Amino acid sequence: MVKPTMDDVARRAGVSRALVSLVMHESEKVSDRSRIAVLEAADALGYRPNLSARHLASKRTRTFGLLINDLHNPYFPSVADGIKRSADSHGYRLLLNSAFLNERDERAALEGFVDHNVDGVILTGTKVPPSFIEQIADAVPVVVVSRPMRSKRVDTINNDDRLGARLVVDHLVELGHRDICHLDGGRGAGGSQRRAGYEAAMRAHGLEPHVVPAAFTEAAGARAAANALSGGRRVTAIFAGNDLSAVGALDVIDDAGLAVPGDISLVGYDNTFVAALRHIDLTTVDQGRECLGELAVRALLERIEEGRTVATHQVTPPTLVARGTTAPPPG
Amino acid sequence: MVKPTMDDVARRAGVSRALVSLVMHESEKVSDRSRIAVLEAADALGYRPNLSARHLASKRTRTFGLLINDLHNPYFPSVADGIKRSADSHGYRLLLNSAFLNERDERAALEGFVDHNVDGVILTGTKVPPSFIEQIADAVPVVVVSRPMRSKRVDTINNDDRLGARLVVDHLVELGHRDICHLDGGRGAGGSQRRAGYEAAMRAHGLEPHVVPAAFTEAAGARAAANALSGGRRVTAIFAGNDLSAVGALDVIDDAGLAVPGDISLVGYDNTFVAALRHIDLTTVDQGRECLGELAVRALLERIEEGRTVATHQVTPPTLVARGTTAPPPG
DNA sequence: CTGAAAGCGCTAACAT
DNA sequence: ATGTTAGCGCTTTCAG
Repeated sequence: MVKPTMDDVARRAGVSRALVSLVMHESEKVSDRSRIAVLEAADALGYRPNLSARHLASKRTRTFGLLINDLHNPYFPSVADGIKRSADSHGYRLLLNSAFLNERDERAALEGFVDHNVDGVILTGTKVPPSFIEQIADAVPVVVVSRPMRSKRVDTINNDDRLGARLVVDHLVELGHRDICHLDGGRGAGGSQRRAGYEAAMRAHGLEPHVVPAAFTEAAGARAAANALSGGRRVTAIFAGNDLSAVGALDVIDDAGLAVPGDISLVGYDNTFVAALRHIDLTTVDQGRECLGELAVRALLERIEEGRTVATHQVTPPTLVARGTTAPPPG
Repeated sequence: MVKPTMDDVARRAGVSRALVSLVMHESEKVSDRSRIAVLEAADALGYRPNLSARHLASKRTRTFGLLINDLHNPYFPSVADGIKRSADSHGYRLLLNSAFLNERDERAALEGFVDHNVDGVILTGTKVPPSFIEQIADAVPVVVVSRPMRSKRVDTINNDDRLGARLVVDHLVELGHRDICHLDGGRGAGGSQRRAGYEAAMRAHGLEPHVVPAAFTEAAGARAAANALSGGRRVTAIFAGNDLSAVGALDVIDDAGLAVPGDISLVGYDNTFVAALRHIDLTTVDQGRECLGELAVRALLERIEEGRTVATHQVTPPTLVARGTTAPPPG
């Protein structure tokens, strides 16, 4: 079961190795006769080009490294989906890697991408420090999705998280809420922007911001909601940093015997499938995530194939998705 | 910013290339003096071994290909988690790939693994035909997780889905249900086993099986539940093939104005985080998924490092997790 | 313990 | 249109 090489194919087809290479790359300048001979030989032998050899010889891999921070957050698979579709359509394959929330693994994964000589790297929702990302960007084009960072070397694609947060606050204020608490996202993707947007919007309405530290997981949302409810300060609405922390909060609100939205309104962010479940029916913000992937791939291609060197920072507009967890405050 | 090669390091350290190679592999037979010189030179230059070159020269990649069918189903990230942890601890890296439910992409991904010369392949919840999997297994050790298949060449690690299904039926019968309908999983991971287990258990209780075709997604669960409810046949309990289809069913039951579990009991499978949400609180079956990953990696290692050649088929025991969606039937 | 040398399988000029 | 010929960066005998 030793794998046939290009030489085997060439010999069998009665041509040179270079010609086989041309055929494998669908070059135009090969006679039909040779092409067919090569294709038949390759087929008969079950030949498949060895990628390591190809990459070594060509310096191009037509591969993007995609690093996803947290596969458990349904938001990320969605953007990965868009990225994959887009990469596919441009003839690039993906090296997917997930760090499962661990920063050390993230660094290792990124270095692995470089070692593999990928042509580009897409980071989504990762926590490695910007300085490290820029270091990677010295070796290969990098685009960071869902994490704002101003950099001269790294491209970014982001939802306008500040605006999204403002939409949420406006929505709640319009319903009559004044005591709106925010469970923030810590260092999670877009967390600080959402927080800033929340604070600005609250002040714009003449309201005092009320931020409870959290993170983009269910468990963190639950803890933070518990803190918020027991904090002595009145709360009629909770704006969680993402859907996952919102459902965590939901559990705690349930346990406290409070009704949603009767006693308390709740909003998430990301519009994941969890928010859409009728049983949850969570008001949330949609990032238009499918398009993020398309933009990310395009950014990489511009650097690779068109030689762009100045960083681009793109922002997409969020939309509020009002569902059943928001209503006017009690009383 | 051209990457330094082993030659650069060797020159700078004043040694030969072979010695650098030895140092990079932490070989014992290098003098401390040389080792330090090499390490310092490598560090100063920012040297990182080129993986393509290494793989090409060595025929081993210390890499496993992991193919996940559907990243949107929260069950899979969990098993991926276990696999990653386990691979890490054995010094293997992972090439993760997801097909997002598409069979053509699955085949391409598997072929990509082979082209990359991975040392082993782990499939979870995939739909490619067994014959294709066996073909891949000719080139590299393969272990299939969460999909039973009897094969002489391919290892499998499975939860005992038949038993899991029986636990569900027993639980419902014990509560007094007799009209238990099953939304099956089609070709999804473990689908046919769960269905078979359901049918056998029903018959064992002297009950007539009632299977509605579905798949392991929310949308399919919703459609199937709608069919089940409008089918003319009495239904007091629904056993969905997995948690995702169960929440899809839940939406439909809600919409029909029926109460869970008052009017109808509902059970899922997989014990994903969605089932655990207090708002959902779904009775389900836990597969002990973390341990599946460990077993999968071990199976691969046995073939790679210990030369095992006969297939192993391991089965882990499921446990019922009774929550709030099951209760005695109405009346 | 260290160095020399022969590839691994493929690509990409350069010839013809 | 097709063949020749250098490498790509590393591993791995094999000598010394």
